[in-house]
Amino acid sequence: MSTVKPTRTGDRQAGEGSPAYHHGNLREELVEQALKLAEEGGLLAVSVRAAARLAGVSPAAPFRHFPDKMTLMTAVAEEAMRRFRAEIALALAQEVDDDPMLRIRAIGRAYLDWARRNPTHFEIISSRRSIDFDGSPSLGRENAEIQAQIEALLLEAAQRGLLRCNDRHLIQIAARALVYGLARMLVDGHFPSWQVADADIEGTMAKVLDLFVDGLVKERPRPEL
Amino acid sequence: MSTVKPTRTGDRQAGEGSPAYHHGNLREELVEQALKLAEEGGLLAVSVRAAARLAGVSPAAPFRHFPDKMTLMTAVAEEAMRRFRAEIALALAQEVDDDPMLRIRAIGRAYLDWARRNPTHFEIISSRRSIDFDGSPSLGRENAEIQAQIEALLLEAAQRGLLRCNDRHLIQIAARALVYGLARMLVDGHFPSWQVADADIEGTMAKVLDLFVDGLVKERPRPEL
DNA sequence: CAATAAATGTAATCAATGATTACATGATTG
DNA sequence: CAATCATGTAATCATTGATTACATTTATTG
Repeated sequence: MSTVKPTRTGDRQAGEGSPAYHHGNLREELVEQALKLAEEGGLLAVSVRAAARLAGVSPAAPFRHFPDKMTLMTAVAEEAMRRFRAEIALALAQEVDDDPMLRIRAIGRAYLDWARRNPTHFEIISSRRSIDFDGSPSLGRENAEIQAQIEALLLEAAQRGLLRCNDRHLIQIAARALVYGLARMLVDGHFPSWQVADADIEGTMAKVLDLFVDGLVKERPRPEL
Repeated sequence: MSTVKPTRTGDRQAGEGSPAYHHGNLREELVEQALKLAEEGGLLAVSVRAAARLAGVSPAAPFRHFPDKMTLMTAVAEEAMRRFRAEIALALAQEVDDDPMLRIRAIGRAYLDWARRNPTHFEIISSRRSIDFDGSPSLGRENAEIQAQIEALLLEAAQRGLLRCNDRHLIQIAARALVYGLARMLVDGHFPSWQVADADIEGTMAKVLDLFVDGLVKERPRPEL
């Protein structure tokens, strides 16, 4: 409509000022704009057409790169998961203590922190009915890598005789259920019912995580707090 | 809710064969049909128009009873929550043991069982961004009643010296986070990533719940298992 | 009991969205 | 250069939430 149609495709340098008939990088930009829409307006604000609008292309253009909306959302989830995973890896790398349970706690904190700061992105990677999780090698791999790290830490904890329960797989599911539940309670808006003010959510989550981890270890009470 | 107040529009007995201009009970039937749509086709299958179709009225008719879709979904959530709460109350009434932690475990099992058997209904009462939770006294009341029951049980457990941690409110949030996380993992389709077959989900959830409750109590290991 | 008001339903219509099809344009390459 | 493929547009469709004007049934009341 309003926009001129400069018939030059190239020159899409960093400036990205001049739209051309061929966008040059539409696929990635659609994912980026969808992430922005999610961040700013929640899941309901994410539509194929809105992403196309932001990218400056026609409503039909996205379907050249994604057969349907679910495939686009899967690509969005892949990028979100990449960031999620990177932040967890960073937190683990920054945890100096080598106590495996403390390292697991550090993962949990990073998990919760990311979810709190990126609620809609967390929602996107979590609702595996709205994305093709099984069809995405990247999603499966990154998810498995997080699980593998916790698994290794639990094995080490068991070898050090820290664990009260022998079924490590069960512990792992319980741990995931706890942090997932906390993150979901946040995303789904449950904390107001629990008299937890917004400012206290971070601290409450941390304390709940500590309570849970304490329940896993054998005897030694945690030194601090 | 069984009793229909027959406003005598048109002989809508059990046969319900003769549609009349005035339905007579449209509000409740819309809620019922929406619940059925959710049960059979998931959240995506629930639309105002589909409910109207099933009720045999025009697409605009529902808007005489609900100002918008969210209000309808809130009414749906109220009915689902009523059933959810009733089942939890029943399970608690049927738990003979008076050990407060076992009674809490019974609530958790009923919670998980209902969510497993009614995943979309659970999703509806859980996603408080898609319903007007704060605007519904019924939703708030029933939710608060469940919390109050657990609170009382935790108080009793504390008085009996069963609890390892003094902060009961924190324990309560942790407990809710755990069962909510498990239920959400189920609803959101996470269990396949955990090598938990569908048939094992019920047992896995029960074991995770036990693991968590065991982590809360002071010393006494559970007798069974 | 009839007139009138209120409640409740319908028809028509609108805007937004996901999706498809036919066509246009630009890029790639033999 | 010309053929071919990738990538964009325009036009269109069905579905959905929502609104408005109108119709019909029920309730109220003089």
